[in-house]
Amino acid sequence: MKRPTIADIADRAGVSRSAVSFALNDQPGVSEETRQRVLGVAAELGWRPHSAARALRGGRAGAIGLALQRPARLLGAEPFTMELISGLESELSARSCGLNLQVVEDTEAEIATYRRWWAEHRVDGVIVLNLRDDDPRVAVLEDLHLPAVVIGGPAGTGALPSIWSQDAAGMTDVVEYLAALGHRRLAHVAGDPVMRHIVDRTAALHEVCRLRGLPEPVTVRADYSDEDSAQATRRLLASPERPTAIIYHTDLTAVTGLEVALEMGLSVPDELSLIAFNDSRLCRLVNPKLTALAHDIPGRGAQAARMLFAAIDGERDAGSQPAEPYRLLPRGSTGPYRPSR
Amino acid sequence: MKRPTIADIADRAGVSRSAVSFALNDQPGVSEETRQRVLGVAAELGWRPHSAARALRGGRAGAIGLALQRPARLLGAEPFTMELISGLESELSARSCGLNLQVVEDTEAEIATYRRWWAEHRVDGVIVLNLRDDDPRVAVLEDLHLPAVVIGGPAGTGALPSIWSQDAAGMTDVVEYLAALGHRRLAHVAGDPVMRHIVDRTAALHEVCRLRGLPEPVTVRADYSDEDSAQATRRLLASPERPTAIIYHTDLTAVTGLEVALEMGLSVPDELSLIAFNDSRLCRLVNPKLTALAHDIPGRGAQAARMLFAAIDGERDAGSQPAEPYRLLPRGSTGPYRPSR
DNA sequence: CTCCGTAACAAAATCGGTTTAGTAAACGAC
DNA sequence: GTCGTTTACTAAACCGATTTTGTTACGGAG
Repeated sequence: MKRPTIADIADRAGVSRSAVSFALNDQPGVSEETRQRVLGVAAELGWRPHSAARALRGGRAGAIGLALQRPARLLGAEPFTMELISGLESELSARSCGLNLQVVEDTEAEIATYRRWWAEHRVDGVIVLNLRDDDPRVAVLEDLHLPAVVIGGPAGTGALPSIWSQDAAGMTDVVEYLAALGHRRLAHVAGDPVMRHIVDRTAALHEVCRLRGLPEPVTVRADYSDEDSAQATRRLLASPERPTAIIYHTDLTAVTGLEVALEMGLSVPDELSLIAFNDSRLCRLVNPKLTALAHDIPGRGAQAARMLFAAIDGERDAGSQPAEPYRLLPRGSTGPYRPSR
Repeated sequence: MKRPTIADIADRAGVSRSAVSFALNDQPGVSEETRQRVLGVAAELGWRPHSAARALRGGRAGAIGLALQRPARLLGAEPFTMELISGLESELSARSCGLNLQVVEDTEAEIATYRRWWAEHRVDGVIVLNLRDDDPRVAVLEDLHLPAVVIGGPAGTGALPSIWSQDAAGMTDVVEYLAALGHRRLAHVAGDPVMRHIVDRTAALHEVCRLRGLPEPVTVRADYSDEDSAQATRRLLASPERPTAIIYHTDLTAVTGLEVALEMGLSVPDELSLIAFNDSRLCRLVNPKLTALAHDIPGRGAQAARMLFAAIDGERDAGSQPAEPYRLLPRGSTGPYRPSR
């Protein structure tokens, strides 16, 4: 099967290739009658533009890039990525723009991927995830003038437009909620403190506790692994000043924490309240169900895609936009502190 | 910042553009000395081939396509896709080949995507998931001569190479295992029976039960949703001839089923054994932990990528290959039937 | 009737590579 | 010394679209 080209259409319609191009792209220079004839022939042949040829001349690759910096083992567990992708797609398909995916090992490899994409004209722009403190990716993208939208911020994104999840506000809501339930000793199982959103949440936690006159909260670190988050919870629960509520940075981490707490014979929520950033189906599968901070992740993906298109179309200074705020969904894992003895 | 082209290299090295092309592609026609000089200049300028220009002449798009037919709501929950992608990527990056992702609504849209990718030269080949009975995608891909590898089969893939998970063998293992524990009344919560692997499993279940002299097993259908799988389990447990073991087509479905069983006051595994196709972290997060059939999904992705490259390189009749067989991982959710009263 | 503007199209250049055809010099064989 | 062959390179065609530049023919103004 041979793909039809513009020359084939030109032959059939008895006009020149340029006339065909004008007709197909709604440019002036052809009569209405000829235009209709050309469109008819094109439809009949099932013609579609050769993306490479168009990209070569016009400069647009017709695709955006998403580099995922995740070890293979963990990629599956996190619903976040897939939800984001499905959100991106909803906007991309409307502009018949492709999505280029690349899984990378680390930041260095991610930067190399951006350089390669840029040099090879493979993408018109990229979506950047998990903003870090002093993120080297920002400078590289600015340097390349590769349009980009950062999910994370708002600080530290340089001139790149960004969507920032209101992490400080979310954490504030959580603390207010727990304080209203009577909790005073709070703990926080956080992710990598090089991540911007983790820093923001931690700062907000301490700030609100100070304002409310609560004791200094404890923050411990745990990565995404089972062992690590279990260990973090065990340490917290074994401490002399055991917290009455723990805030987890991830639904996965929180579920693991819940298992640990139940294993240790604590009753949830009477003796310990648990709350998770990032809601997912997982939170509803466990018993008791986990109170969580929910996010419209597909919505954020769509928003990011729209902003990226604006940047690609050359709009200067799209600036930062806040994402929809977190919604606190109280479920069975939180309640007033009511020790049995 | 301007991307360097072959002409820039030619100028600097004082040779023609064709000489540069020969040097860069290890073609004969240039002296070793010139080749080294050209390579040096290219490295110095940081030259990378313009993917569109190369694709236009050479025909290769330098990317493969993956169309995901999943409603947005469920994409996140399933670890399968992401694990597969990370497996694909491990092979793709070695050949510096891109991955084009597209989320589609239904089979019709998926076929339209294949046609578009083909017509626009966007991908060199595709990976097809979730083979169905009498799958219309197979004929379209064969018709387009678009290289493809089907994950699923081995029957019904036409001339397309495929990787088939040994579903019948997996189900046989499960039944043997349950029979050895003394179970006789088995039930099966299955997915859409239009899916090939669901049909294969169901057939194997009935076949093995017949051979072993077990009563006819019950198969009920449930999609991926919470409600549906909960409902399926409830129906099974409420039936007069209540099964003593249930086999679920998905880890998610099984976890939901476990919650329902516990809610209904059944003790697991004494009064009911549960077992899940597709292992994931989820299976280890619940209590009791779920016995599951595990798969090396990233490995299968890598295998699929290798087969697809072979097909793209024009190897005829790569044929079907079995994937690594399922591994049965016994955990706390299965045991001998020991009713308390 | 001539001149100018414009509509409607064709011809050709262009993007950045790859590939074929062509060419000059060097070399070896007889 | 001549002929054929190889080596090392250049020139030019080509891929399929877009875009600029030319070229007619026609219509209206003067």
